[in-house]
Amino acid sequence: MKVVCQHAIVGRLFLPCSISNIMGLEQHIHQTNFRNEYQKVAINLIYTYNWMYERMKGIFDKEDITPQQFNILRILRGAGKPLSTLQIRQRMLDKMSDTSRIVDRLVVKALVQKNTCVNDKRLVDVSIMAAGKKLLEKIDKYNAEMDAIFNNLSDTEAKSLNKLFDKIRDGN
Amino acid sequence: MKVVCQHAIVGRLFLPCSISNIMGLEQHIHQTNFRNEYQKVAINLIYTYNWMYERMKGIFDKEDITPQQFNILRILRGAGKPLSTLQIRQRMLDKMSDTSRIVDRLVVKALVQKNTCVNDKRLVDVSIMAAGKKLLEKIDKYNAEMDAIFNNLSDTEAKSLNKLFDKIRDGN
DNA sequence: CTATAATTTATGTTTAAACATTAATTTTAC
DNA sequence: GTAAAATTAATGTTTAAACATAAATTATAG
Repeated sequence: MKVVCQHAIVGRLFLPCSISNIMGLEQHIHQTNFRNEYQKVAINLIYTYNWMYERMKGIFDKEDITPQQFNILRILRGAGKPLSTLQIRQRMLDKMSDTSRIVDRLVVKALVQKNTCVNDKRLVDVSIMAAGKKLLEKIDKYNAEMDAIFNNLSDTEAKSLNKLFDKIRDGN
Repeated sequence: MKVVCQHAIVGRLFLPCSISNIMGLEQHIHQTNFRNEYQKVAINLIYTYNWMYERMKGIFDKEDITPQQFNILRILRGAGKPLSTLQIRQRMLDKMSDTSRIVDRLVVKALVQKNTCVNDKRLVDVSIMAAGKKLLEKIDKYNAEMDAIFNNLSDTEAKSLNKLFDKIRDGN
């Protein structure tokens, strides 16, 4: 579940993000009936996303890290070598994310290092430091807790859900 | 689909909203295999949420309004009477959203009005103005476009999806 | 080789989330 | 009735999204 970490809460997205400034589904149900089943999917998607995000964030808060900062750390560990700001951003898949500034916050926390690339002085090699690796290992221990967020679903139900998710975005 | 509007993008929610600083599912699939089906649900939830959010935001951008600002306008129209900042926030269901400041931005745009409540001077009556109602009517016309985001699903599939969403959060 | 284009990072701005704190007002407990 | 508690809105701070622009460097075209 570490993946959830790669959020943007939410800002945006709705954001989220807030990731979470969304009306509760119950409240919606209470309030009005839905225009159709698709509108309900939209609301349920927002609401469930925020519901999950809150739980994920609770886990990250324990280690004093934001989901975005975690995501960058995870990408750097996964790469196994220094990455440029652009490479990090591409792996985050957010077109215009504030990678520079998030990396700078990780530098302040001494979790990553920045060095100008010798072959191309435009680039900055960002590498994870020992403290960053240690933090990630600590967070790895919450994997079971993160998976448990979806414990209400059976494995079969989770599979069905994943198929439906894929179908929504199919061909887009 | 107007409901989607009530997001937080994002913020960031994840977010944001983003809400959209999340790795793409394809990229994840390409990169590693999942720990289990639950981890895949988490990633799919984030990814699909951001996918939808981008499309919704495209619609709101046409009318130069943010999802959060739209959400407050919608709540005020739905109430049919002035609401206090707290009442608005409760209907947004986000515990600590920045309702004051979002309302102030709507005041600057002359879409809503603020008046100190006569019965309780602590309260502020926020009411939607004519320009705000006109804007909402304009946005109502995008409902079909918003529903079309989920056109890849049949009605039956949308119903299954909604049941699974509800089950995830069941008893929590 | 030099001028132009492209690339990359850094920085600026607005909006907002998520926290905390303060100030004004009202409620309550004595 | 007054002091303490509670409520509400406003404001402050950090983080980040989503845009834009600038500055440094490299690549390309002539």
